[in-house]
Amino acid sequence: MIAVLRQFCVLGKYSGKMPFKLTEGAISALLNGHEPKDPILQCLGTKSIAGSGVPRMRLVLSDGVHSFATSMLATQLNDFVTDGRLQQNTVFKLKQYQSSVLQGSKRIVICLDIEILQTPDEAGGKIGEPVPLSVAQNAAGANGGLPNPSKPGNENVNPSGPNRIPPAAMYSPKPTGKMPFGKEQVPTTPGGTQTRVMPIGSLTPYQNKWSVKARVSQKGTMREWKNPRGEGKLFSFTVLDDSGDIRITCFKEEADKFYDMIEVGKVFYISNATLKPANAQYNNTTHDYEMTLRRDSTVTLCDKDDGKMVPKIQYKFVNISNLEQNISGLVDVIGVVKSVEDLNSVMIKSQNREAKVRKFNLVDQSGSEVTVTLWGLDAEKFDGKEHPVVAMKGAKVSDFNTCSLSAMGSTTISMNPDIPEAYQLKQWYESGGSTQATQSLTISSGSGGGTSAANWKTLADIKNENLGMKDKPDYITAKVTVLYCKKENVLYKACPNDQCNKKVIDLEQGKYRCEKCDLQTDEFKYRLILNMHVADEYESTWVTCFQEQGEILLKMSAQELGELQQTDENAFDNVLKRVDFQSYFMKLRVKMDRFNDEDRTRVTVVNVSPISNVDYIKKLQADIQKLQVE
DNA sequence: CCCCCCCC
Repeated sequence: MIAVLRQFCVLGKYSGKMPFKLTEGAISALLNGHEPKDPILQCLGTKSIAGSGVPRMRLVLSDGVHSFATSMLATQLNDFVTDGRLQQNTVFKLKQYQSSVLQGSKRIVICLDIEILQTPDEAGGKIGEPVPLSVAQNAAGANGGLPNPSKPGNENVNPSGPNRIPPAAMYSPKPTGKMPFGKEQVPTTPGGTQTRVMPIGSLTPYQNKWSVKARVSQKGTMREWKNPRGEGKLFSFTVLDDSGDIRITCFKEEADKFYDMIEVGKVFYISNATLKPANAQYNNTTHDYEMTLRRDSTVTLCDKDDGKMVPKIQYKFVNISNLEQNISGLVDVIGVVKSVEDLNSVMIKSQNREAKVRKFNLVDQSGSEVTVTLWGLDAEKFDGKEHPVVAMKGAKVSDFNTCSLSAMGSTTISMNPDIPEAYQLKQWYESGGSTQATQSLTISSGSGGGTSAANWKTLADIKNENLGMKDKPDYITAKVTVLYCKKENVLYKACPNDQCNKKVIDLEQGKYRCEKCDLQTDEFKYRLILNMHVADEYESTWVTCFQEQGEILLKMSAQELGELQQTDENAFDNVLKRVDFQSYFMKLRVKMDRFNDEDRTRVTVVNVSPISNVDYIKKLQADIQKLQVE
């Protein structure tokens, strides 16, 4: 371990000066279906290929002996070209790639992960006199991967000659690279159709006859949609093989047809589907495309699946410290569970149903911490007490409380996964990580902050911008002054059960009944509902404020206030008067609802905090800056 | 053709 570290340091220290030796023979090996590890190559040129969607970058690669012109950069690496890090004569390490054969002869190498080692200047220009190769060589390796001089019709190929394309006769229709699930080769799909089984990673919309053999790694629920363009139902799932994963969606009839059949863990042959560019915002598979099943698509269970070849889920982990750069996107994260909350229930107002919810805090070696929210079954079955390593594929980054994570239906959660990152984290955690101070990205409103991601609005904006008219509520932050806090019906008697806040029925003689819990009791707890008239410089409105925020405003617990109401009406009144004409930052939930057949906009206080001059000045400065730009 | 993921 120490030796490895030392070596690493030496490389790091001298990396700018040491000449990097290109991995001679790597190109030939690639063309012959081998997959050399971490070859060091030189880029001889880049070319942007315009397409319908994101541009694709084509690269010419060299190992100093051979060059190779059909290589592409995975689109997520396009920045390397656009910002100039990767250009003609740049030397780099090809850390991850996908090599596959198209139309039976042409090999294409997709560069998935690269590390820049030298700029063109540091490399001193083009290294060696590489000869172009485009197809596999006979007896490659026997002569160091050079074109075989004994092959008839090949006598004139000069290894150091000008740019010559080897004649097509040199192509050897030998092994064509990695098939899905290792060496097990399945040349045709069941039913006798002559369809090639292709590696998932090599699929593009430009091939018309293909089939994949893939294991289902994730399945979403059936979902209905309705929008101005139409309505219907759909479900999505993810499949993978050794070469990568891809998201598949079925709509309407296809959704019904395939829904029961698709099960996580099972292996299927899939063919005749449409490929279209994947939208990275909603899709974080490794694939550039995603699949839609059609009427003529076939999905056939592979009954010869022995269960041995289980391709690993492919992750693109983001350090917790970098999550804020991915707000509202999907990410893969891995970390150790530092703490976990109990299972909770929340009411989803828009759907009028209850959902199970659980939060936990995840830490990693970046020294950062983030709060993760799990829903439904994920929340119920989650066991985080023993500080497991948790890997999540496709978690949603939210700006709630500045930055937090939420598991979605399509998020795959793996406990203590069998991957190197997990062992490394476990070791780090056990050898000091557990006691290391961590910086949480999730700044809960209770602990002072929480306004940095605030959606600042004025009360006039509620009407002007039609806030609260959508399916989901709008959350805004406003600086408001309380004009009046209503004294009537401020308190109610609620079920004493921890999880229940329902109003109890007074049965007289000190007996109470909770309909929800089916409980008769002689106890109750006080709960607060404050109705307040608030105003800013533009507008005034009535807002409702429940228990926790009410206690903050009144600086008194609901229980104390309830007792005060019984013993000293005057003092009770004075407590409520405390808030009149006071100013606060309020986070407000704005949502239209229907009450007695009348639409009205309900405004609820979800968070209240004292005016922070620092935050307010920041907000004003941002406003001024906006004015200057416009 | 979806792209919602809830609570605060």
